[in-house]
Amino acid sequence: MLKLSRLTDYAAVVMAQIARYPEQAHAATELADAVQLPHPTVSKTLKMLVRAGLLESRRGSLGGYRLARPATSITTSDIIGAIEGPVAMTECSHADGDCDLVDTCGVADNWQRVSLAIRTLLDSVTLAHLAQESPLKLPVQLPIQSVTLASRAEV
Amino acid sequence: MLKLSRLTDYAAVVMAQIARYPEQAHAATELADAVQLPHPTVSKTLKMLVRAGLLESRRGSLGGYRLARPATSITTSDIIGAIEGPVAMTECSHADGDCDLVDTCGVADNWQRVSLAIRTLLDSVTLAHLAQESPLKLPVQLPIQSVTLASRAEV
DNA sequence: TCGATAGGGGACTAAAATGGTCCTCAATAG
DNA sequence: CTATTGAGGACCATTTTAGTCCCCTATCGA
Ligand code: SF4
Ligand code: SF4
Repeated sequence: MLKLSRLTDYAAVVMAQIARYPEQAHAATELADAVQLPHPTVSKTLKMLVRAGLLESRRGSLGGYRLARPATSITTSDIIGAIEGPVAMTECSHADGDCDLVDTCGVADNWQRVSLAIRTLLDSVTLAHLAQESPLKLPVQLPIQSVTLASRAEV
Repeated sequence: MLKLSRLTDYAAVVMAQIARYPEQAHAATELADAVQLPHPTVSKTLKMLVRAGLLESRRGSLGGYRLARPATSITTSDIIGAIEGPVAMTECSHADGDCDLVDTCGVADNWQRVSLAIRTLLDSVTLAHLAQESPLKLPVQLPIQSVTLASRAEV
């Protein structure tokens, strides 16, 4: 299904929640409660987000989590990357990829382009966009670049 | 990593291989040999592709597989859909989705739009594109539509 | 009609990824 | 000093994925 892992989804939900009140620090318990998810699980994703540099944490009483950067400069690929690793559709689309077929499969190059296109798209959607609560009607256009695919004239 | 399952990748490789010689029927054994993958596995993916209506099969001697439609009207989402089911980033992005948080998570709507954008992108890449053998540098731009995050589409 | 060739269906297993829990340690405020 | 809150990591159950195998059916041509 080409789908996000559930944890990644949680991460997005939690990040959005934080983004809506960026000034305050949010305790894991509080967040877990707000999004109706088990505390340990939320806690785990929060830790991952911190490690990826998307959140800052503060221990002790009055501690909690807050955004490391403004919501407008955190992208969905950042979030996905924090939980699942870099966005890459095929084995050969990321740095550590190691596929035996890379020389013979004949599609590696093009998959990589597609992968890049998706990454670009996800880069253009920020946490600020995600956190918009209601289905806004305002047509905020995301500039999704055309991505060059190797192609022959016939297209 | 938001990545395709390995079988999906195989499916693409095999489809591309068939697409390069669309006139002949290709036996599973032949294909397995061509792409250097174990025969039973290739066979399995071929069956899935047939069931999804992307390939036609013919039994008996002189039988084999061939494309059910021209390569230009088979898209990458078709292929992904055949193996993994419809492209959907989040649980709530596809028909049978069932997520308890849908009313409270606050990001469902926007994830669905992102998901739609990706689906659109994958729809615009055809098997004919994928099958191009060499990494052509010719910058033929694929018109990937800008997708508006906010516009309430006909989802 | 027979037999060789090729696909169809589906059961089965091994291995890996995922989701979720828990426990102990470290930092911080007051 | 102590209550609070995060860090880190071990651990387990479950699901998903990948891969294999067996037996059946269809088609062709001798
Ligand atoms: S595209 Fe070719 S090389 Fe890249 S992963 Fe799939 S098979 Fe391996
Ligand atoms: S986005 Fe909200 S509703 Fe959709 S799957 Fe994630 S949590 Fe459930």
